[in-house]
Amino acid sequence: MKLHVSPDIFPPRGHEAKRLSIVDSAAAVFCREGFAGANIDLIAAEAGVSRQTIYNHHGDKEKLFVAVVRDLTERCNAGIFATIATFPDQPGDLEADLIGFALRLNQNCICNRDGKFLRKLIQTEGERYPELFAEWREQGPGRTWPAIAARFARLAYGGYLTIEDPDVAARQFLGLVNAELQTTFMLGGSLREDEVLQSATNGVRTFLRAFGKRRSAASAEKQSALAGA
Amino acid sequence: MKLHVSPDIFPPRGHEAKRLSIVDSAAAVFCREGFAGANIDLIAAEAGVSRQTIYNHHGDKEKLFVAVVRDLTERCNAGIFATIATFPDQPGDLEADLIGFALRLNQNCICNRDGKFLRKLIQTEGERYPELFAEWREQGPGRTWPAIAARFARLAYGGYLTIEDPDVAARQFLGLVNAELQTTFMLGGSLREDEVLQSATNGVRTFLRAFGKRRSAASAEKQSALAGA
DNA sequence: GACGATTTAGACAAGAGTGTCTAAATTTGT
DNA sequence: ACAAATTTAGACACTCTTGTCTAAATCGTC
Repeated sequence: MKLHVSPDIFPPRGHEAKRLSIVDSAAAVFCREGFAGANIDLIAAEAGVSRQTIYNHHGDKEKLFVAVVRDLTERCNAGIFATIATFPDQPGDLEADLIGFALRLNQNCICNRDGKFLRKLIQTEGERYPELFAEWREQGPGRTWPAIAARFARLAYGGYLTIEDPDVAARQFLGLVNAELQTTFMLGGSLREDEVLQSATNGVRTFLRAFGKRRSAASAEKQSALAGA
Repeated sequence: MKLHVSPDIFPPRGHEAKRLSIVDSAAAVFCREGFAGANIDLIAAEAGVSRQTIYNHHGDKEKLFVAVVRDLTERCNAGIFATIATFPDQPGDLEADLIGFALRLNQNCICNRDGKFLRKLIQTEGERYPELFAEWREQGPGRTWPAIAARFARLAYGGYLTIEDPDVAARQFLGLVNAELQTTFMLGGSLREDEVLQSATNGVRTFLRAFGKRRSAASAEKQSALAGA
């Protein structure tokens, strides 16, 4: 296999910059090729670093892989919690606000580079490292789902929604909002922004039909006026 | 790596039986280890067959992989269409019938061995074989989604549902019905039957809150009586 | 500019996996 | 039971990869 690769601009400067570059490139290669197929030489080339440097930093392939997953989990979680902080607790236009939230969640946490990589690594190598991914499960869905559920409970308590089980509602919200992206997710492709918007819009509309308070005549009119989008 | 494996009972008898056994074992190993990590010797051992027989049948590793995916796609599609044929076109109890349908879909097509394997192969190796998986996309979601959408359109036309866009409704139905299984899906784990039932039940209830006709007092009563499940 | 730490290129041994080949054993059809 | 086809075990050449080692080059800092 030839290794003519264009590294990120030019060799990264500084110890920490190299560490970063290595983990980044390793994430990409582990995703593309799987753990077994990932080639340290290729990672080194893509990182713009010599192979020995990788061994200096991380010891061996397995430790490098663990570092990659830990890194991705951390960054993704940070992104998700930052986005949850923007949840519309006192919505003006509930539909528009929820669509905005769903959009931010998708664009910043699920469809971005880190999100795609983490998802793929979990899918492909999850069974090989049970403890590592149990950790992800606790730190990821185990913390983010309840956080989102709590926000929906608050909306229900505030009279904006009619919800029996906030945990179920939260999971269904996520399911609806991504309903039209599943196939693309599976193939790891990139999503156009308008596809994400479309799926979020359709998902939120259905969510509100199920859990929203009965609409007034005025908002029903507005709803159907917008329906052609 | 040691290869003391218990093959399926004892060496399979007959030419066709061997072919079957090879493809089956190959599917399992490709899923567990990824394409690069899959070991022909291991596949041979699990299939209860010598390595040379695999080369006699399939030529090389790549052709074997393609044969595996084609086989899985075909079997899964058959299962899905068989299940779609059981869609409740003239429902007695709409909620119960849709839950039953969702359950059959999940148990027979999505959570079964073939479904899990095919999903994982698409996720892990989809980008390596664009044409192969484009074919899957056309034959799979490209045919099954419209088929399901058509059934929902029929329900709407029959006055059982209020749906604007049957395609959207179909995708959302699938999203809702699997909303609670996503994490387990990602880690490739097996699902207990009651988890699948719970997710299907919750999903169908929400689906009907969004798209069902306004409930009569009687059915509203029944609904809330069942809500404690 | 000089010093210590880090990085680099390249060679290297060891191991693993693919795909081929052979001759012997086994199965299948008749 | 015989002949043809298939399967088997094992050896084999070849390639690729990991991880180590070395000596030279480069970097950061004073």
